[in-house]
Amino acid sequence: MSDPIGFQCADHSTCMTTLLAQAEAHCSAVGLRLTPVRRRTLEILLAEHRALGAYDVLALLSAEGLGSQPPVAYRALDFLVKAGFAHKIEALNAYTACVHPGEDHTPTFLICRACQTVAEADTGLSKGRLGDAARAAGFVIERTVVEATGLCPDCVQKAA
Amino acid sequence: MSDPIGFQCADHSTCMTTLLAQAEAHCSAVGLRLTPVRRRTLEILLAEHRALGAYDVLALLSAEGLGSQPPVAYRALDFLVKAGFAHKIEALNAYTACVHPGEDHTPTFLICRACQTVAEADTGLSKGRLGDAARAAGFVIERTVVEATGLCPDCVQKAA
DNA sequence: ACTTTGTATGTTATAACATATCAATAGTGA
DNA sequence: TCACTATTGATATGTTATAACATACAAAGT
Repeated sequence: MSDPIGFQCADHSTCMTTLLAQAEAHCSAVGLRLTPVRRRTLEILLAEHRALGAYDVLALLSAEGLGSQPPVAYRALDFLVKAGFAHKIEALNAYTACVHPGEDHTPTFLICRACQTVAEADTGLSKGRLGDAARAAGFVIERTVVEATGLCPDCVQKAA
Repeated sequence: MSDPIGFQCADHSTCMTTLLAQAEAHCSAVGLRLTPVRRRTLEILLAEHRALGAYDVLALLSAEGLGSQPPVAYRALDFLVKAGFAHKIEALNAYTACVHPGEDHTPTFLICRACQTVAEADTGLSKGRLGDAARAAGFVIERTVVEATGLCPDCVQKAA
């Protein structure tokens, strides 16, 4: 990644294809099953650098005959999150594809409130200062949520 | 603050009283109205260093005849959050009293998954590295959510 | 006192997000 | 093939949050 905080990728179609291929490779390597629903769910998330709600995903899946009840979407999303192919954005109760899976990261998200774009950074924040503070207090961190909401570069310009 | 990340306060009853008094003072200073429902909601949150769901709060309010419908709790909680007397914990969809209101902070939370205790730190994290990263990308941060889930010192000991 | 205005509350209904449970099925390894 | 496990399908429900509208009520001006 040349741009650690990318609000755009050079070629999104390539970006998608690559990430999908990586997911497939990882699954067959580790013995996970990227079933049709799961695969399609990942494609749906990859299609946009936005966070989608579970019901948004469900609506798309359902339109393609891939299941119509909430658990279908939640199971697929949970699988992707556990496998490291997607993340949950807690501030939005929504999900987004991971843009650098495999890397052992505790991601940071920059969420644009105007265009809903989500950028994934890896600032090492939780390993650094937060980790230090926690260790000092004797707290053992298992998971971190770091999310910033605001305006992305594009929307800042539009506002001006 | 001697202990920036306090998992306990020396005397919780004093802690509560002080914070309530601060809230009252702030309200009359700024012209906000700490009505019975709002005041009681703050007391409820202050009663424990835990995050409570809106419906937990509602149940307690309701038992005291202070309103029985969801909006009652949500409005009171929204007021407290806006006024800076409480925070929403996004990872839990729950609310907790702010332990150092007035200070201009972008807080960090350490959430124990075993005892549900929430500690509020102010590591300056979002002003530091995260802020730098965002500025570099041209992103304008308006709000940050920094939450770590894991085990607090007490529960680490119990586990061992 | 009386009206105006704005803030807060009450009430009903529903949107949005998430999970429990259990039966049916398909893939996998002995 | 059989047993085992993971996955899917289906139904129902639980949980969190807000929309929409009506009413109460306090502060400020006349």
